[in-house]
Amino acid sequence: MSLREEILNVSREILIKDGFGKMSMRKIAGRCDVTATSIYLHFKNKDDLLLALIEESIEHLKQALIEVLDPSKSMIEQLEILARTYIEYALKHPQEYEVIYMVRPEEMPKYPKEKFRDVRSTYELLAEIIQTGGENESLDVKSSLISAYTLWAQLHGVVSVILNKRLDTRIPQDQFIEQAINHILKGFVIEKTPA
Amino acid sequence: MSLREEILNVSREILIKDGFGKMSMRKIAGRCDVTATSIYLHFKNKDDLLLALIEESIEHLKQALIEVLDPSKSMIEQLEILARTYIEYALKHPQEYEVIYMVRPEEMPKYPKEKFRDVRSTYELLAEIIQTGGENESLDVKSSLISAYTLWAQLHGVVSVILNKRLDTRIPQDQFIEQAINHILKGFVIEKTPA
DNA sequence: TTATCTACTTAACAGTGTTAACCTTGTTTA
DNA sequence: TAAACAAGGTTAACACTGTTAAGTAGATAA
Repeated sequence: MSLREEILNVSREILIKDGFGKMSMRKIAGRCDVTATSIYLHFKNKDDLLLALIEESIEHLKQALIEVLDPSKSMIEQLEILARTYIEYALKHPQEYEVIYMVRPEEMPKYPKEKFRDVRSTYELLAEIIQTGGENESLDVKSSLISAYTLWAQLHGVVSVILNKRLDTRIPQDQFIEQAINHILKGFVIEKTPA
Repeated sequence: MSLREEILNVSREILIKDGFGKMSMRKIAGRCDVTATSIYLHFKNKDDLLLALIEESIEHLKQALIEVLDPSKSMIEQLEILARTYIEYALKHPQEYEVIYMVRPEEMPKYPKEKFRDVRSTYELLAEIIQTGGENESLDVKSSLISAYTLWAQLHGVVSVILNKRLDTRIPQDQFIEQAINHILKGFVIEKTPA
């Protein structure tokens, strides 16, 4: 295994276990039996390393979603499955999920924006599904791309509230998730008989 | 003005202008013409100072929402206004908004959880409105508290995607917001004629 | 053999949060 | 009046942080 890979593995491990704050260059290097400066031979700086981790995390999430796709099902069913999978993945790998939203482009000015564009390819996956649904079934889809982002945003919101421990202790988490999914999906269904 | 207030003002200014990363104890102290250690006479540590800022930010957001309440309007109208106000506030004061979600309780173990409970009082404001709506009008409200959190989560998701610059450049921001609000509100309305 | 390239190291810079110990000042108490 | 005390600040230091410039050992190529 190359040192580059080892750095990625070790830093991911630290990041997931102890969070970003504890992920220091010297600590990573130490666990690779190497000096901190060696990391700079493989990554431009800490942001660069972080970005590599972000890309990996997004890829993992994307894979989790792709695995669950089933074109034989109706679009609304697929959306529900996607929603559940998204939330489930995020709650199962909270630290890894949060990496995705950890950094904003403007805070990494050194970084080419195209890197962040890759990140968006996952949205387009969603967009395709929604678009197809809009054509074939009764989904309320003005612009599939916007709808994809809307869905994504709402899912992220739900996850975010839970992960940030902002949920009231009186509310059972499962019930919250159920109701949220219910609400979110409802937004996509066309009312059969508009008043 | 007491030093404590001055510290709060200065650090908020730095936080809003340069972000959390640039907000260092020595920098804050310097602008107050004081040594860094003096801050520790008024705040337990940096987290404590941050928490004070979080509380202020939440209070601001809460005030913005309260100002816009209008019981003479229908509940669904009120929800729409609240949604718009929430998003508008967040986009107008992005740094301040993000402070609210910056820290998780578990990352501030020194901190009493009751502090974070205060934070939640704003949710309850929303919950009340939704509950009243559920009783009087056709709002789909199983549990008003859960509905409040669901609404909150979805709004935060929308804001989060925009602030994190994750929105596709092909999507006009206004259009995204409109569609998102549309989707979110739809989740609360009871279908008149269920199939 | 000499030169070059690769992968690493050492040493250092400038910055961070935080603490212990000290000093001044004004107020309270004997 | 003298002594004790507390409030609000200071200096110096510790143990970290990301990052860079310069140096070094070892393999490879001319």
